[in-house]
Amino acid sequence: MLERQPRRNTAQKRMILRSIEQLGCHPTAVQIYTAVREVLPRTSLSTVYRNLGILVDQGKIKAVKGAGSEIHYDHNTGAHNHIECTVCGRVCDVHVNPVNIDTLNPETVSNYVVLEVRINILGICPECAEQLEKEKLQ
Amino acid sequence: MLERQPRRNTAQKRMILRSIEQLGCHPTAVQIYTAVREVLPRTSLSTVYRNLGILVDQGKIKAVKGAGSEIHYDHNTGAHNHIECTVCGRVCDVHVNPVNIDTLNPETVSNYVVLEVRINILGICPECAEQLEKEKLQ
DNA sequence: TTCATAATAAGAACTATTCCTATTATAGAA
DNA sequence: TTCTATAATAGGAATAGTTCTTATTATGAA
Repeated sequence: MLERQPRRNTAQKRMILRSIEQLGCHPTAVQIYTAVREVLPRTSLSTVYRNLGILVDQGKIKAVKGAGSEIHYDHNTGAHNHIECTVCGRVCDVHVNPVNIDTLNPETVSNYVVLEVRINILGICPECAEQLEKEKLQ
Repeated sequence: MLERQPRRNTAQKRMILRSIEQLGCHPTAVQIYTAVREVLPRTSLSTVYRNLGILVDQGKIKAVKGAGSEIHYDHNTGAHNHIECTVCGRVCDVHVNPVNIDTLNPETVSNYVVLEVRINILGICPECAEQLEKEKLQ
């Protein structure tokens, strides 16, 4: 959490952050790795993972877990919610009314100290819904 | 999803389901494995995983993903929400008002076909909060 | 320009889960 | 009850995603 080490500004770190911003819809480590390697072809997957960890620690990106086993990375660090396509697995931002933590009754939340309320919507994205419709007609 | 094969009623399968019910707070596969082995000491982890998959397919239990990397298993198959302790990792049921899918505006959910809305609360359970308080005083 | 060391590439190690296969034991038939 | 086909098992190998290790490279302060 606390930041003390000097951090060098490397080409890989810059490209990793830029890729997350440009890819949109919360890419996975491998998707970021693939994008970064188009510009810096010798970049290793471990460098991607290490920098993703640093960027999360610095609060510059957020790690998002979906229904699948991969971690997705999000450059929007504000409070917001996610929608995930159960067919293609993509994770995107979605704007439903957030739950205000202060309105939660301590007893209904089992006397926990509430830190965060996450709303995750599962559904089928328009592209996958269209594709499924086509397949059904055949 | 659809069930056609005959299913044998084995001691392992019965103990796995009973362990999930008795352990409470959504145990992981290894926690279930440990509990089952106290009664059936030769049970293997692959048997636990295979039966968990069958029980999920049959709709008898639900798989729940938390902030950690392990999958948790829940014998409450109705619609409800979860609260997770960020210190000890335990996942439990919690009763906050569920979001009614029909009230979601198609545009706000990016024109997805919405299947499910999951609310996950992250916090610190009373036991861990107390422990942290003790450590602070030392 | 030099130099200490942060960051890197490459791949080994790790963790949770799934898959494979010879063996065991369930449940329907005799 | 005994027999038998095969579903389910134990044990361990394989896999996927992530983290760790180490020799090498390159950043940035002096």
